[in-house]
Amino acid sequence: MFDVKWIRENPDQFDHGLARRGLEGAARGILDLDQRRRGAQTELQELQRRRNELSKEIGKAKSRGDDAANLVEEVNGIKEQARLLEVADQSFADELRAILVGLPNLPAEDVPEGLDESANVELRVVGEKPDFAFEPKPHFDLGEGLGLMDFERAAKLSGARFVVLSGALARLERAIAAFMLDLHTGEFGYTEVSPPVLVREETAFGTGNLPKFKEDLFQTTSGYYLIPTAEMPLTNLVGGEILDEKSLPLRFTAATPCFRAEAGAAGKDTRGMIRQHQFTKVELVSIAHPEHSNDEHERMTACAEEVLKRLGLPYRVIVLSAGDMGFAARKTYDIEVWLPGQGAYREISSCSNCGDFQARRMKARFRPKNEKAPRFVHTLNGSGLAVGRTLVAILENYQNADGSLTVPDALRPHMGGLERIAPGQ
RNA sequence: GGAGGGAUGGCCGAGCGGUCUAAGGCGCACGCCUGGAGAGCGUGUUCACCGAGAGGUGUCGAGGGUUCGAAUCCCUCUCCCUCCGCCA
Repeated sequence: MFDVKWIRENPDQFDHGLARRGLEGAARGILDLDQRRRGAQTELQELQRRRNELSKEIGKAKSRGDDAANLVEEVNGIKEQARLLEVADQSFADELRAILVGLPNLPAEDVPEGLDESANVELRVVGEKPDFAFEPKPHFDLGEGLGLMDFERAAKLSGARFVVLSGALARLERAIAAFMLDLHTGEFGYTEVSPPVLVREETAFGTGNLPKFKEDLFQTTSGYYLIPTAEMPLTNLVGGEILDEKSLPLRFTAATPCFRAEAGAAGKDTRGMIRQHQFTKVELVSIAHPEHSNDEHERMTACAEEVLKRLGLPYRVIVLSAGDMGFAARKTYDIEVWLPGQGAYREISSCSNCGDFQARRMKARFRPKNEKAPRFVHTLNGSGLAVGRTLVAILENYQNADGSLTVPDALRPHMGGLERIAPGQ
């Protein structure tokens, strides 16, 4: 969400930012509405001032026992005019808001130009790809071979894009989440949170998922939305609050199930666990001081990368082009893990700095020292990491010729010391 | 599901038709005092918008109504809390 005053002062910059995302300029329409709204407002305020003045006089006159009939008459004349202006002001404001809530955040200056993923820029490649003496299998063949990953029964229960894990793989999923949470809380200063996964409409609005992306979300019959990511509850934790500057940055992490309707993804990644309606993810959220959000963004990305380093998974980091970023982001790093079974890098984390875009929507502010007005905080979110895809990556990178799986060292303490997962286990 | 009670500034809390220009407290900021700190004293401090400024308008959960005038009265809605019922 944008500050109209800022658009008024920087209309070209605003339209340029939208253009970088492949959108048409909107400043002209916004400013036209804004001007008309302010005109109505100024006029209305003048009438209200006069009305207040007269009301006071009436009060005084009546307390003196004087007749105030002509004053009352004048006020009544004002009222009808004021009502019309109020309606006009409101309708301009509504129209303006309807436009503003549907516009995405502007890309940061250093974000690469381009309208889609082909313009993303690779920043670094980390880790060694495993060298197999055999043809590496995709994770679904491995999982099904182990007898611990069942898509058919999942379909029986819930349909396509669900999975049932059992035995050592179910435990591996739990171990991965526990390992990540322990790292982020124990070494990186994040506070673990166990948030609701059903949220109100306002919460979904705050992060920018509503009103524009309603079709991506599941909704209950009683009106709750199922969270598509813990970013939603974690970021909204500070919604409507004026924080103490000294409390920043706030860092939250949570492992939650995430629910996505995947409405526009028909036919994409239909096999395996890559794209599911329900998956577990460990999320990182920072509520940062505006002057430090860029540093916080780098730090958060490093926290997510550290997970992959400790798990011994090869990956690369890319910076998304202006047109490939999500709605709320001003800059996004994607971390892509190497999947030998697919022979490709696949997204396993996405770390975004949203600037004050979400903070404005949810009115999350802090009180700066020696300034009278509160300011909006900056919000950042990143996966740290997607647990389901991490399990996929471990299966494919740690597979053995016999179809068994070596448990990465870092996870063994969370697996009761288990070193290998073999078929039938 | 049933029955009640609430929603006021960063926080707590008074107010129940016109001096609300919202008491008081806490917190915070600045100043005085002090060797320094604390205590104490003083001053300031809702937020949003309009305005170059002086200043103005709105804002007491939201929307509507009554009234010359609403935090205060009426209606609708939302949210929170308590008790009962059901229940992991």
